[in-house]
Amino acid sequence: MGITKSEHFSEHQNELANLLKALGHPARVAIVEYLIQHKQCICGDIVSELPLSQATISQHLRELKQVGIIQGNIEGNSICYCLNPSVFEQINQYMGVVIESVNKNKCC
Amino acid sequence: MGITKSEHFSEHQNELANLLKALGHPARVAIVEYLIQHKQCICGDIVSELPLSQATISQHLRELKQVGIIQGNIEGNSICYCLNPSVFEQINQYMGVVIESVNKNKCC
DNA sequence: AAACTATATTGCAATATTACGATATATATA
DNA sequence: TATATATATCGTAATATTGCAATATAGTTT
Repeated sequence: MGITKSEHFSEHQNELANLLKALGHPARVAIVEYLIQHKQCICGDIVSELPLSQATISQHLRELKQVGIIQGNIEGNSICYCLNPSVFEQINQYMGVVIESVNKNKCC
Repeated sequence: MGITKSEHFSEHQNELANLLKALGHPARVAIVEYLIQHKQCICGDIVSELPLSQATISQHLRELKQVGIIQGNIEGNSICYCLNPSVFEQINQYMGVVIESVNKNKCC
């Protein structure tokens, strides 16, 4: 197999899983952190900052874009990337609910 | 290839990515949510709640255990599972930092 | 227009993940 | 002890992911 049985799970479960999966690779975490560190949109030069080929980074950027984690605006002949905070807020909120409900029902 | 170049990234980046990757599958999200809904440790019966075979669920449970998301205690001839809130707190904290830093530096 | 720069896409090889049947293991119960 | 129940592991097939060289595309500059 190798195919995830998405149809058996709720839309919410699939969406959340896709979001977390997109962040579930060190190169993509590194891209997010690079965007944070630079405190602004980055036009170009992500490739030179990471130890991966241009093709590979382009692929990772596409995955991050697909789930809305980053946004890319064309700026001349380069592309300006920035983070979309609402996605992180969504994850944050979900984790908050988990934490709250676990703390309310300790048993192990 | 297919092999992630973990050695090129920081320990922190690899750890976070592993954690998020473990949650990046709808079946594993469903397992977490099932544990939340039941407001207590679940001894057995996870298999009958999910539309996947026993072998597949056992595999997913192992992945969740490996990164510390769940804990399993042997209880008679079944196993008692519960969530580990500290992992979720870790993710929550990370997301908080991202949100804060993005909101501080809007530019797109 | 030609050359240059930045990013995306294609094609492919290597490896990882997902899923499950079959089987193993371990405890509980008759 | 034999049988039942619960979970783990093995083996395997199908599919996905990762990574990169080569190439394509699009804008910029000379």
